[in-house]
Amino acid sequence: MRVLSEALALADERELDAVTMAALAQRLGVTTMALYRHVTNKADLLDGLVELLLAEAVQPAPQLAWPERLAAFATDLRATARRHPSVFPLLLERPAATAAARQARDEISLALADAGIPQQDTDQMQRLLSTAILGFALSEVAGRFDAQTAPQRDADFELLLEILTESIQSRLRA
Amino acid sequence: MRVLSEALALADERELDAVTMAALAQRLGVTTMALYRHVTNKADLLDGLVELLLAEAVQPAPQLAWPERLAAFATDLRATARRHPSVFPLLLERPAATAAARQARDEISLALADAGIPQQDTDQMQRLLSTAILGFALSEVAGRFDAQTAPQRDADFELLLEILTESIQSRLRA
DNA sequence: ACCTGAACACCGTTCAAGT
DNA sequence: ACCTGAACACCGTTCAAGT
Repeated sequence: MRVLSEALALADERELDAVTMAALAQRLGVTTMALYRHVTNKADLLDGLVELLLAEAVQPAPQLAWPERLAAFATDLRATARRHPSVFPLLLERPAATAAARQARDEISLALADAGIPQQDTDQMQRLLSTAILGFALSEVAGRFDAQTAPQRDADFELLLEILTESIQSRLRA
Repeated sequence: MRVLSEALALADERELDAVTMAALAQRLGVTTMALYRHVTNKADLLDGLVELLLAEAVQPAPQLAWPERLAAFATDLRATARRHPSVFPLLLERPAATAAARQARDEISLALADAGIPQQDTDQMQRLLSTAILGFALSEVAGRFDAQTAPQRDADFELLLEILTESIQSRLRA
């Protein structure tokens, strides 16, 4: 939907606070009130933005071994966060029960199943892994790691992946 | 400061959006404009709220073995999140360079040093651990785990601690 | 030192009316 | 079906003026 993609562009160019009904309408060359035909209210607009972000973040993954699949998922999510730093935080704050959110969970669960994690444990592990990855990506775009250099943040991300992979492997031996 | 503690109480009783300069002033029995004597603007007010939260979350820890010290830190942080669910998300979004933030980092670094992590690695590990714990606490209060029962979320939290502890131990053997 | 009145520019939202 | 004008209640903030 044009309204949503323009809202995302506006958020990227300025910041989330700049995404005002009036500013968005002006960008679309239309009056503020016209927006309420396409979106029921502002909360709905923000939900749409989150959905757009999720759809962009979760790529249909190719055939990969599970550690690479997990790394690809995390890398894609991190890249999306950096592309849309002002909208990304919304992702952690709005419980996503949408199709794209389910696809993200499935992607991790698939990696866990490939690794050989018992089916009764995959949901729990999936929640912990996705939370750790989301937390890292959010921290980075929110400026929590601004004291670190870019290469240092990359090294942190690599270590995160290493720890997550190890934690899966140790659950296989148990 | 009375202004900050009342703002926190207001956020707890209603929600963050309800913390408006007018509503806060009314609660203090004073006019809106009087607030600008105690706080330079609303952003400053929110920063003060974050600081208040951090101070509450980070308790001066007793003498504990490192796994218990780490667990105590995480448990305290999680409890603070649940006590102030609407303000807590701000903690991830405002890079905290304050005294309380430093104390939180030191608490984890101390546990890592006790565990025997080489000094050159503690900062990096500390960032990853605190990010995972913050991510969990934020997810929980933001409703990302609403599909899970309370006992299930508790079990998730225990597993998180277990994984983090394991990741420290595996770095000792390396 | 602390508080107030009046004023400003800007929010989101509704609703009847227009094409 | 889609857009607009006018209006509403509510934001944060400034500034001169009061005690």
